[in-house]
Amino acid sequence: MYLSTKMKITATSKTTVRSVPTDGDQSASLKLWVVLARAYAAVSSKVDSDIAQHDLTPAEFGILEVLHHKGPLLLGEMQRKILVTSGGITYLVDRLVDKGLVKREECPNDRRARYAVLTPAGDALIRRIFPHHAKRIARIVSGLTLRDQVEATRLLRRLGLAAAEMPVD
Amino acid sequence: MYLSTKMKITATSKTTVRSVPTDGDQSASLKLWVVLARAYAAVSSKVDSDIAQHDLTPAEFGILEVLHHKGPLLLGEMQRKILVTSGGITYLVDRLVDKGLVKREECPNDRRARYAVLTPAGDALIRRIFPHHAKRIARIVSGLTLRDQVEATRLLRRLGLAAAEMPVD
DNA sequence: TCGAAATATCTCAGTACTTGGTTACTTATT
DNA sequence: AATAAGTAACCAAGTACTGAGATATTTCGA
Repeated sequence: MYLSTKMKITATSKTTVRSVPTDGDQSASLKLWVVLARAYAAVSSKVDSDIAQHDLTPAEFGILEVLHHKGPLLLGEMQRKILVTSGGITYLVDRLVDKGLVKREECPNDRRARYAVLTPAGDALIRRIFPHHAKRIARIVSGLTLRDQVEATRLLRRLGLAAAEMPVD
Repeated sequence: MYLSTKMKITATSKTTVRSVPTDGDQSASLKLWVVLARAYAAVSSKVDSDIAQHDLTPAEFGILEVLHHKGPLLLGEMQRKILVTSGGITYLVDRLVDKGLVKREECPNDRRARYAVLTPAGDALIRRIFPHHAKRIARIVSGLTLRDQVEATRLLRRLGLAAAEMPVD
């Protein structure tokens, strides 16, 4: 039972267990963490390979998507949504500006801040990509019935919210 | 509904939906992908910050862990389990060798291959860290009852296996 | 058994970030 | 009103990888 962040999915994982028996509750939580990491790795590798075909990183795609759904956003707002550092958002937006997909605009209320705005090219790109992207995701998660997708969503939402607020640090 | 790989968890995500209505099934699968990514990000950020306190990256920890559970392994076997490239596994093992936690050994059957083996220091480290690590994971996922953890594990396992084998590419 | 294809690891340049610190501006305190 | 504290974005340096080969060895087919 390995818990690395990214794990190969193998249907048959014949384990020559060597040691470290863990008690009951812990083994349930460890298993959950392992399958969560594996499921995420499996799904995201497919999703990312799709995104990569349009010459976008997952984070770049995330920015286009959030701008598409929310309209112009301050860099700091995007940073919080995309979960990168402040240096990271500068770098990401720079790259998208270089590609001509996004532009920066001043914020009238706060002269420190900048908005990121989709250019027409950026808007056209995300509009073109998104439907295909959504279909592909539907395909990737189709191993679960609709009912089970809804159930999994419910459980994962609760897990994510609780984990985010858990004061372990 | 943003689908970037890493997403901030916010309890209240009041969406000023601007556009792009998606049909029924797609919205279920998109939601699933979003909460999967968010749950993974929330859990892994807590887990990783723990690992970082021992001066290990998640991938380094994964190697120590798999060696601890399985004993000596060929680099290629580890590569498949940890899901890094061949260059990546070389780099990772190099770093662990530099830290004195792992050593390379020749493979008698195949002179191209190398085993990675825990040194006594590496073995001591993972034995010392692992129990605390397991307890922390139990805490992080404790937002779900034991019953729900088992249910989530079942669904995620099915999702991961199906996604891994889905021929989208 | 010979050569071609496959496999295991390594090398090296490049990339997508993070970390830590700086500057410019804004808000809060007195 | 002046100063301290906080915040937004940016910058430079560092890191943990990836990707595309290169090399050494093994395996497979004719």
